[in-house]
Amino acid sequence: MAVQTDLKRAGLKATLPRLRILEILEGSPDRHVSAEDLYRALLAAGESIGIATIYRVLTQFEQAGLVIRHNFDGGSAVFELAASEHHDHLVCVRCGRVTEFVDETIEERQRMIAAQNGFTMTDHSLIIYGLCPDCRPEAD
Amino acid sequence: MAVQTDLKRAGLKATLPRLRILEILEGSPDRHVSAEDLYRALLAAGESIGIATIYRVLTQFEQAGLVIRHNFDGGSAVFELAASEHHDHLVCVRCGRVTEFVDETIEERQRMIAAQNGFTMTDHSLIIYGLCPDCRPEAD
DNA sequence: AGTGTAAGCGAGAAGGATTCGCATTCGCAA
DNA sequence: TTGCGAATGCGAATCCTTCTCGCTTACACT
Repeated sequence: MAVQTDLKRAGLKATLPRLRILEILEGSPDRHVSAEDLYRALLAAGESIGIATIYRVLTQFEQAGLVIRHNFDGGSAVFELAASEHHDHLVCVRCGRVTEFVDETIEERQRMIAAQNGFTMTDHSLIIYGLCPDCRPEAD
Repeated sequence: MAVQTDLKRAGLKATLPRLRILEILEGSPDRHVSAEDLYRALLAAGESIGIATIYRVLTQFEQAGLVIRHNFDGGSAVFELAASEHHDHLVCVRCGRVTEFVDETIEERQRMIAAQNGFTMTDHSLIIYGLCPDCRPEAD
């Protein structure tokens, strides 16, 4: 149960909602979940929690660097644990499946482009939308 | 007045709201405007228009390929004329300023990554967030 | 030019996602 | 244990966007 320690280290009180949310994030089959997903999962687990708390906690987690928020096209934000290395995303426009990837060449070009334009880069977001192997038209 | 022709060619009736919105998009100093921006501009110009119409028209324009919709972080969508070449964006997190850029190396890597993962790429979105030269901390 | 008709419009209501306000409850240090 | 400030839960509020519906308009056909 390093979960509690994680919270303390991040300077957050180890409250029940925070523990539960962190547990779900760690145990979830998909790394990318929405506030609504978490809410439903917690209700299903018999917890009594408000959706507002979920949003509050996720925002705190984000500020503490525990999770990363993504705004994929169309609708609600999704969150993932920040544990892993930086990476970008491939999103299936049909089934919503998310695949992660890293490409150092792209990272490097981005840094260069920011510099060339006089920008101090604070963050970046690269999302490739398309059809995943399962949703792709049979034609091949 | 190629504006009217543009609409006809796109298969859209040349109605007053559509003409006005297209004119503003073409004449706007910033290429990236929100529905709200357009609404305010039209009201200021003495037009009587509803915000719902703006959204409707923008969605039609998007479907007709006349404009492109972007979802930059934090809030509302912005639209830009699709006239120009494909490009990606640098967004200042402080003043909101948007700069465009093109990098063929990145484009190429993206195609490669999609292919490697078995994705049929339909679209992609690369946004670099940071501080623009004007908003950057003086330290340099 | 006159006109019928489907498409388009404006206004306000509705909807989804997220945040706020506040009384109550809880974590944790003393 | 006890006390206090931080955190929670609930419902209301807000923001952005879309829907509904009665009225108007563009445009093909006289």
